[in-house]
Amino acid sequence: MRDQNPVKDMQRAELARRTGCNLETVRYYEKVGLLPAPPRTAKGYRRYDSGHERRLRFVMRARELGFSLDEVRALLKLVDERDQPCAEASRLASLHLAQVRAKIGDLQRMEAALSEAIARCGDGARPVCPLIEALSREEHGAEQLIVAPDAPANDGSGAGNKARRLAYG
Amino acid sequence: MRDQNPVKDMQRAELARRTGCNLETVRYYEKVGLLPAPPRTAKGYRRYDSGHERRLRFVMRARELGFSLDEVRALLKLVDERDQPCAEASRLASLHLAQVRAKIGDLQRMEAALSEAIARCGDGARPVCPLIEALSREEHGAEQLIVAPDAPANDGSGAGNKARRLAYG
DNA sequence: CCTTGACCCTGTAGTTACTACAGGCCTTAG
DNA sequence: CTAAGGCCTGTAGTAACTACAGGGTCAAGG
Repeated sequence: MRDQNPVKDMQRAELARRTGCNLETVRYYEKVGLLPAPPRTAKGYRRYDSGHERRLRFVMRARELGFSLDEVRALLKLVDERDQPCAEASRLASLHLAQVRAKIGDLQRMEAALSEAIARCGDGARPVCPLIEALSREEHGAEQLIVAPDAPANDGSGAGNKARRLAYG
Repeated sequence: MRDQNPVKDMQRAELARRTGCNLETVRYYEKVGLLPAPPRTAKGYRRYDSGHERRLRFVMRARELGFSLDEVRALLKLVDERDQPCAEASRLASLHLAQVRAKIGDLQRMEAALSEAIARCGDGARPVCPLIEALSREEHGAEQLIVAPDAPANDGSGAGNKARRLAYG
């Protein structure tokens, strides 16, 4: 049951439907080189087969694991070149895992700061909102709560600091 | 020590330096309405004072907590309109907190799937890479591992599913 | 035969939150 | 007087899509 229903000559809509991928995204992935350009009919219609479907599913799964398109490209290259890709794949995934863990840490610091601030608001009947005050304070802002303990709050360079942004999505 | 060094008539570079904000970002925040347009000199140069600095710091702290610019705008409106903002601020923060927690959950599922896959690679000397195989499998892809247990993997609509994307940054 | 609707094609513009120029004016120190 | 540094504007670039507009193609029904 490798290919439970091997299909030749699908159109884009069917490929999208079968994979759950957005229709436009299929074309986008072709444009940016993640999907090979499929053959065309005489009138220029794309014709996909199950090879394309497999490729697209690979890309989608890697995306679901949070790999960037550049990282997915690197993984696909490993798939295609296929000489002992395991060490390199493991390295790429480990790098990515480190980024995922860093983001989790950042978000957990945000979570702690937010839930503390919300707790201080209580039932919301305060005349002066502690949440807004926390954001307004001059001396010790939210950054004291959420910046990683070993990272200096401000290196003075002004531009280009916060290489790892704390604000996601 | 509210305003440890109240300053009038700074230029953009000084405001940026004092707050750690990127120079261009200051102008950007003005353009999108997060900072009020400051008065100008005869030659059109912006002149900021400590009120602008306070405002900018507020925005920066809210961003560090992961609030979107729209959310920051809503918080600023509460600051400005100031009639019992506590309940509303608390509501906004709670909504945001829920999003943060959802992202943490997503990232933790990614983390689990990634570390499991990496572990299966071992020392990377496998001839067939389990990581790449996991991404290539037809039947049970990574989505089985990382999609929330109560969320259907594919609702069949094709477009517009995965309202909450699993891939961040 | 014609029409209707569902596809298909291309290219472009929108999204978020910035960041980085290019091209030109202004100010100040040497 | 000139060179270096500020400032101004507007635009274009980033990631990863998403959504049109404007037009062509194709199969089925009347």
